[in-house]
Amino acid sequence: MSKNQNVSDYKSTKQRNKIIQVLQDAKRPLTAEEIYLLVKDELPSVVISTIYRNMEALKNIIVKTVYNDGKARYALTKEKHTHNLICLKCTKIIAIEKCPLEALEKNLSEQNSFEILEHKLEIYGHCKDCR
Amino acid sequence: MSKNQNVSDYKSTKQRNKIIQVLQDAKRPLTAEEIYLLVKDELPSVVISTIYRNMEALKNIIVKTVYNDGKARYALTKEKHTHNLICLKCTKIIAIEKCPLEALEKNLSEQNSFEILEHKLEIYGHCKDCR
DNA sequence: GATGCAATTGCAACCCGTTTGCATCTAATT
DNA sequence: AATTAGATGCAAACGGGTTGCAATTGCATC
Repeated sequence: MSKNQNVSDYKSTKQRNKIIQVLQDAKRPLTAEEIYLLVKDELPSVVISTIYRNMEALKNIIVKTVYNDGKARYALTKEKHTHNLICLKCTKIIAIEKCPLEALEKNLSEQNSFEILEHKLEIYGHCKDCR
Repeated sequence: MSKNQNVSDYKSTKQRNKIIQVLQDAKRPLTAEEIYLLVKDELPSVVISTIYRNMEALKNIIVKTVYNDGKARYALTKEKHTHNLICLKCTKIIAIEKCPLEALEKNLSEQNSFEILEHKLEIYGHCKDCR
């Protein structure tokens, strides 16, 4: 049994460790397939359902966001969460470090009697190179 | 041929007209299936692919947003766009009329040399009744 | 009103991201 | 080393959305 009830008794497997490493190295949220391909470089026998099952198993430390293309992106939860500028031409993704909503959440929450737990913001447009 | 190249030569069909009416009456963005069921009340022979094809045909006047449940929601483009507070317990959706990003877009755009065309913001949490 | 024709629809099959059942394997404890 | 619950690989299934095709319909022209 684990000493820490939050960590639970999940096992440490090569697949899981590599998945976490891939997400740590990622500069932007990744799709399941992107994670799969990166993990496969090192563990060729991995299958994509292992990725999906780990996204579920690790959900406490992962944020999932479904983009308008219908594919989910996964990223490790960080102290400072980020949002993305997504280029509609080249699909480049640029992270914005400062969350523009931070300052507004309190008001929004009070005005609507709504307890805000999380939010999803993506901004679409054209990047410098594609304008 | 049409007199107006923007309006294009789309035909006015009962299905299309009813779809638009359903969206006009809607108080929140609807899924394809919700639209389908509402249209079906009046036009029982309609099929769901007709809904999807019309979402594509009408894309100039419709905003599509994929939520984290993997389903797209559709709403008519209005002068003032809205965002939603989405309750994670009862799935109630509360519209916020004032877009909290309006004021911030200009800065964001300049700081990142990014031409902002649209954005997607959804806020998740617990509504008054579910807290 | 009849004709021509492209847009639209209904239907069924398909696509693709994601999930699941099951047998096997493996990490972690004894 | 034996035990066993959790994890993995594999293949099949699921579900939202898309597409090919033949039949229908809106609409411009006669």
